[in-house]
Amino acid sequence: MKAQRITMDDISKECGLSKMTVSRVLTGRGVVSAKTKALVLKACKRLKYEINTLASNLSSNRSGFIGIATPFEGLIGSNYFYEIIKGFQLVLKESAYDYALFDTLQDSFNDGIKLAKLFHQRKVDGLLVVAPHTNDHFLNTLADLRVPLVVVGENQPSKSICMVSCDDARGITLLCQHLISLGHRRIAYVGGPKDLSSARRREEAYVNFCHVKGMDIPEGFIQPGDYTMRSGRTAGLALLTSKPTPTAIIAANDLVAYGVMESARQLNLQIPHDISIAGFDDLPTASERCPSLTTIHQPICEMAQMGASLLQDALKAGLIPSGQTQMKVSLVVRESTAKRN
Amino acid sequence: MKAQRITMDDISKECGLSKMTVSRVLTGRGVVSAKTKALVLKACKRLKYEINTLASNLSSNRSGFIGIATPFEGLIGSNYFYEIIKGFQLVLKESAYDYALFDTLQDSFNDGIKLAKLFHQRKVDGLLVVAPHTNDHFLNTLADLRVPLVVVGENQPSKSICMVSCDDARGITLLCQHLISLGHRRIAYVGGPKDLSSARRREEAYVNFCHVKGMDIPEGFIQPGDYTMRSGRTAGLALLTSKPTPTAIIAANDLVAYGVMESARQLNLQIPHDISIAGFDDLPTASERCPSLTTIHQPICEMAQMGASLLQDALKAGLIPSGQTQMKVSLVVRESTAKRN
DNA sequence: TTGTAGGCGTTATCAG
DNA sequence: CTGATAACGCCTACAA
Repeated sequence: MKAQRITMDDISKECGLSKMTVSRVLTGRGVVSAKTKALVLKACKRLKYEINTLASNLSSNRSGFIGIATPFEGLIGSNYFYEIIKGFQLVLKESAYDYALFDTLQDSFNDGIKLAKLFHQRKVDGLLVVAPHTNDHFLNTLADLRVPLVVVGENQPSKSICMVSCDDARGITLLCQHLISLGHRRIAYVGGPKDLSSARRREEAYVNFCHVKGMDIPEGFIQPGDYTMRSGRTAGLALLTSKPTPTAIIAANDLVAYGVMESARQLNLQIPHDISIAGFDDLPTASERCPSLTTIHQPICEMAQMGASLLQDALKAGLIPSGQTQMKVSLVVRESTAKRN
Repeated sequence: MKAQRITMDDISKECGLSKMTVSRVLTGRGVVSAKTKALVLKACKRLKYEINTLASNLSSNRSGFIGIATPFEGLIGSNYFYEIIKGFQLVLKESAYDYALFDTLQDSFNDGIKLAKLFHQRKVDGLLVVAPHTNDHFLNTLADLRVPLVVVGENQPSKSICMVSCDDARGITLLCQHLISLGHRRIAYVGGPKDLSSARRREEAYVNFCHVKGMDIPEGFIQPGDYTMRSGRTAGLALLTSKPTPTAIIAANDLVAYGVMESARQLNLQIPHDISIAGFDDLPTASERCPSLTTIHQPICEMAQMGASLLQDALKAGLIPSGQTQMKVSLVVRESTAKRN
């Protein structure tokens, strides 16, 4: 009944070698002569041997899993997340790591319950944290636990944590300059979630820019948003139906910008003739819209690759990854912005 | 140096019981007196004991992981996938299972190499396969391996596989009837990827409907698409700039419909005045667009819940899940369709 | 470059 | 209802 699986013992006997030598060949750790190696590999193939990862895990006390932790709500279904995953995969697919997905919004995560489970029970080898909220308490817990960890897509207050993000402030400044150069003076802003550091820095940059240029920010020109299309639509309606009316709107990200565009449509306003609209992210869809969206290009996939590489290197070296990386952003001018008329 | 972790042995000694009894309490398998149980649990809490899943895995020969296998390209970044994950999570979050993500488009997956790894090496307990391509050879391999497996979102040719999908044909028929009742006779169709069973069934339903109604399908009225917005835009441009011009367009899914809407905008056509457009899926964004999209509601999240439940029940019973479930769909009339003018 | 001994922490089996 | 003993299959450390 029990289809007795082939084990390392079988291979070692087949080859007249010790289990240890077989193990060395398979893990790549340690030195083995080319001849022995070939012998072992041939035997594995002949006997259709497959290493039992579970046993290996217990012995080495490592799971071979990288955890990807992310707030599911809103993020998982977005192109942004797709780019991130693509980047991770580019780096990890050649490695022996698989990845497991964890929702940071689950109560148990921030409670530390899930986390403890991950590290003490599952022995997750490392963690890639995507776009954590700044009130995500668990990050500091992890830093304390000295767990290999890289944060991608947000800047973290705790400076001991390794992090890859982009220059949010620079991006918004570029957008402001672009709109100013087109003659706009009444530029409104739709923000992002207050518990994301990126959203806060983007909004600050907008406020700073206006301040430096001596531009007043009329009441109501800063609308709240939450990085979703729906919030953009609500904010857009508010902005475009009250006085003073902006001639340009900067959205904290592309999804919000899409929502603002929908609101303009709803009001029968022409983009960019009646209102200029700009976003932030440069999602693949930004160029597919009509009109296409002026936005800030953020190298999302590259950020993810960088994050995964940093983690992988640290794991290889047995270290905790560290250091803050900020990627460059660039302005992409498309059809949704034009001279103020 | 080595922070000696607490093990089951420590707990058993602390309580003056055997490891086995402790194990029984923790796993819930086997019978233990209430008094003993309380004693053990208290000791675990006091010593901050956490079970070592790796050791447990080796002993029981199960990983406690459910694999989620899906073609990454395009799907992961979509609202559709978000709904699916939401459904899975609703079911699995109370269970002890974690989930690992696997890309079925990786060569190694269909090769069977990755699969073998999953089952012989990682001992993944079960697999939830999201929207597999019909040429995904690996499904039959799995059926042969007698691995617990549920396919969600597509119908599979191999009838021995457990599957949860929706009534695609019925959905398209409902859309056709709706448009006919609005006076449309020149109804065009933009399809989906040929290697998805859903796409094929939807297109067949359209063709069938036209046939039954005695409506000719003019050359070029069936445009290819691939479930992306970009393909919808291309197809829309083609349809709306040639003769005969359709008065209504059915898209194989919502994303394609969005693309068709963009193409109409590009041509300065009013929706629904100049052209009626309908989709399929009823993504959350379908109601947030302007105009909002007439579409077929598919209970995506519920399908995922059903799939996860079927898998979980089968795992609990030690069986291979089986049976085909087809969920009902419904027509959601919104602003993007109107009487032919 | 290869081998030996021992242990990783849990669960299964079977007896009491 | 509880306990003793033996796996589970590999890896670490050290020895040869």
